[in-house]
Amino acid sequence: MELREEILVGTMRVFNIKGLKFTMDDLARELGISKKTIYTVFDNKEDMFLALVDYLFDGIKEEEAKVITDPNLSTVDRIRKILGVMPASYRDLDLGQLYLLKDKYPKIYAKVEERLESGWENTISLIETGQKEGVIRPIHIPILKMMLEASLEQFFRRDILIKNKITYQTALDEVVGILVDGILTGQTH
Amino acid sequence: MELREEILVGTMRVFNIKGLKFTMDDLARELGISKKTIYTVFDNKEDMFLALVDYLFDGIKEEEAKVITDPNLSTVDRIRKILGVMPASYRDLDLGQLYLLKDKYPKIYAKVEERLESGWENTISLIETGQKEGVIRPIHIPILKMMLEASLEQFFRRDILIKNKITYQTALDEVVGILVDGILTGQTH
DNA sequence: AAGAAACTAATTGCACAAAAATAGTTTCCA
DNA sequence: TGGAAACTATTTTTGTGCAATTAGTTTCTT
Repeated sequence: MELREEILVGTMRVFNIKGLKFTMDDLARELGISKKTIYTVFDNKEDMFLALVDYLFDGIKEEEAKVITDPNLSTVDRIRKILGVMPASYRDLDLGQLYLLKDKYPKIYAKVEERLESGWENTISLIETGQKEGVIRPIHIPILKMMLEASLEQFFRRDILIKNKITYQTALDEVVGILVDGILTGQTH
Repeated sequence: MELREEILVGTMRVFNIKGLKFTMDDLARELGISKKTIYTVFDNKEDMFLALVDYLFDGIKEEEAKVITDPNLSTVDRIRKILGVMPASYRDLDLGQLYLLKDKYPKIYAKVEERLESGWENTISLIETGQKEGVIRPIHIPILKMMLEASLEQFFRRDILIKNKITYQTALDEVVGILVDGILTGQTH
């Protein structure tokens, strides 16, 4: 793995441990390299953060592309899978936490918002396809979107999963399952 | 309406206008009575708040009882209706806002938490009945609970409804619709 | 009995300064 | 070339005194 990517992955780790208040010294220590080396790759902390956001979302887009182009899947299967792609990446980095950067790093916040928003384009067009095919009910897509996003947030904010001894993957599958079955028309059963 | 109830209802109004930082002077002005009169009914602000929480949740319990005892409803119909009862009361008072009282009024916060938690007893036992009847899938109930609660929070936190020109009732119906259909077994279709 | 208004003790918000932490640079060394 | 550590300018945090606000009480009035 190239240095640039190692730094980004290390940033995720240190972000998940220390929260958004990690220092560049923390990161250097975590990576076992000196700050000097970090600054040979990135001009400053903000640029590094921005690169991290792109890195994360590019990974998501890649996974989505796989789902969309897989010829063996029906539209409903595609929706079921694609609804799990972005949430799965939450395991690497709690994107919701990035919202807390609003004040200190408005640029990063804006980028996260923009990419979270545009990240739904593929999903939305899949759902619209499903609606045209008649397999998906005519629901308000923003509400569905909100339900998924809100549920994910809760996984991290509260300790529901721990309390109920449910793994993240199980919970995610169940949420997606409920949502997908909830938007199907009867005819597929 | 008796004085006690008038004060509680007035507190809701003033709470919704001024937020949780309303003063007792605000409340007295809103009610058109003097603080003295308020203090003849309640010993202090905290007690009044606690009484308000009980008042609200007792109202919810009452509505729930109607749904549960209605002999004309199937279990699924009951679930569909009961899932709308608590959310409907959010229109009177944003219970989510009460969470912000955590620091200043920990007692009230604890009471809200406790009643929000125990407020699910009826719903949970209905869902369990549905599962025994075989009309509801064997899902993790805490996850369903979390999905509904998280969605409601979002209605207030973000301006999704306004942006998409959806009324609260429409959105609520849609959320409940998706959740209920999402937990049904196939056999009811 | 209840409202209006004044009153007080306590709490809160705020300005501002001192102290601590940190981003980014530089020096030295292997 | 890159790590360790020292360094500095800036930012963030913390503490404090002062002014404003407010919960709860009291007094006076109708």
